[in-house]
Amino acid sequence: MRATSKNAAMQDTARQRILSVAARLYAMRGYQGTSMREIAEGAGVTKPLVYYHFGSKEHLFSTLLRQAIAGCRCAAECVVERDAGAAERLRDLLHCHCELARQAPEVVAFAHEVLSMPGLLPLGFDYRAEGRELFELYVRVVEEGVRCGEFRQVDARAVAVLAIAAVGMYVEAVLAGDLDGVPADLDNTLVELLLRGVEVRS
Amino acid sequence: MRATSKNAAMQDTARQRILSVAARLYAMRGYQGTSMREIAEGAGVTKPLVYYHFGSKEHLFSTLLRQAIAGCRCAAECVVERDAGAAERLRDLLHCHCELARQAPEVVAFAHEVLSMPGLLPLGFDYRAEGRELFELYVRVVEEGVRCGEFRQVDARAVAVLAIAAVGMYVEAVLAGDLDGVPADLDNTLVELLLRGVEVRS
DNA sequence: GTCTATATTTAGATAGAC
DNA sequence: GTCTATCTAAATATAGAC
Repeated sequence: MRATSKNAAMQDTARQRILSVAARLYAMRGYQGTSMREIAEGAGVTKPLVYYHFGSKEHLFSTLLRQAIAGCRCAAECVVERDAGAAERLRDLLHCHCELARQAPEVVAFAHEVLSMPGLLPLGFDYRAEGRELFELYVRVVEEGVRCGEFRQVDARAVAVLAIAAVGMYVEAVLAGDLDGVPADLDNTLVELLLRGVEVRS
Repeated sequence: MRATSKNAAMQDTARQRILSVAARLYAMRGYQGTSMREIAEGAGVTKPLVYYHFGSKEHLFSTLLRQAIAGCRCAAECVVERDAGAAERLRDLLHCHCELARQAPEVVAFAHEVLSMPGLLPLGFDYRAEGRELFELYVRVVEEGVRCGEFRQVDARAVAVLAIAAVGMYVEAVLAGDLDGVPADLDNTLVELLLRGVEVRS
C-alpha cells in the first residue's frame, strides 16, 4: 500500500487523524465554524503539519467534500442501477443513505451541508453541481416509478427534495446524538412515510 | 411609535437596515460565515455603529434568532389552536411556514439553521430549546390526528422531522433563488406528499 | 447616532530547523 | 514528517471626536 520501506504499523496515522477529526468538526460546525487550530489540536498535531499534508484549509475541506459526495453517489448508484421496482429502489436508496449516515455521519453530513447552505462556500470548485447529480439520482428513480405506473402522478423533483431533506435531518440527529429524543427506527418511518406519499392507492 | 420628536420619516433606518442585512447574510452564509464588516458595508454604515446598536456579534445574531423562532412559533400557534381537523391543521401549518418562507425567508432560514447544525453555535443562550418547542407544535398536531383516527398509527416525531425538513429545504430553495430549477408550487406538492403519508387509506 | 482611528485576538499560512 | 517561531490579514471590539 505504501512505497516507503519503514515499519508500517502507524504509517500515515497523523494524516488519517487529521482527516478524521476535520471531517467530524466540519460536519458538526461547518466550514467557517471550524479553524485549522481546532483541527490540529483535535488530531494531536501542530498546525504546520496540517498544512504540510493538505496545503490549505480550502483544499482540506474540498478533499473531504469530494470524497463525501462521491461516497454518497457511489452507494446510491449501486442501488439505482439494480433491477427492481421503483418503490423498492427508492426504499433502498433512502435506507442506504441512512445506513451510510450511521456508519460515517460526517460523510453524509458533508454532502448535505452542500445542499443546505443557500450561499456558496468560498471554495474553488463547483461542489453544487456534484451535489446536484446526487439529487438527480433520486429524481430519476421517482420518474421511472411514475412512468411505469408504480407511483402516482407526482412531481419527481419535489419527492427528491423531501427525500434528501429527510436523510439530512436523519444524519443531523445522528451527529448531534439526538437519537434518544427521536424515534429509534426513524429511518424506517421516514421511508414508509415517503413511500406512502407517492404510491398509488389500492 | 417613537418617543423622540424628530421628523420620523427615516427614523431608525440605519438600525433597521443593519437588522435586515444581517438577517439576510446570516441566513445565507451562517453565523460564522458572516462578518461584522460585511454587515456594516451591506447596511451602508460603519462597524462602530453596528456595535453601538447591538453591542456584539453574538447579541445581534441572537436578537435576530429569537425573533425568527418567535415569528415561526407565533404563526404556527395561530394555526394549531384553530378548531379544525388534524389534516387541515397540519396542511395549514406547513403552508403558513412556506408562506412565511416566501415573505421573510431569513426568518424561517434562521429558525432552521438552529435545528440543522449538529454542533451548538457559541451563543449565550439555549436556542435549541426554543426551536424544540416549534418542533413540538408539529408533534402535537400529528399526535392528535392519530388519537382521533384521522391519521394512521404513525410516529408523530418522525412526521414532524420530515415536515420541518421539508420546510427547511423549501426556504433554502427560496433563498438560493432556486425556485426555477424546482417546481413552482413545491410547497403544495410537499404538503400533499406528507398528508398522503399519514392519512388512513380509504 | 455616527464617524475616524485603533486596540486586540485569532485565523490562515510560511520559514526553516531537525 | 514534524516541530518552533513567526508573518500577515482579517475579525471582533473599543476610544473618543463630532
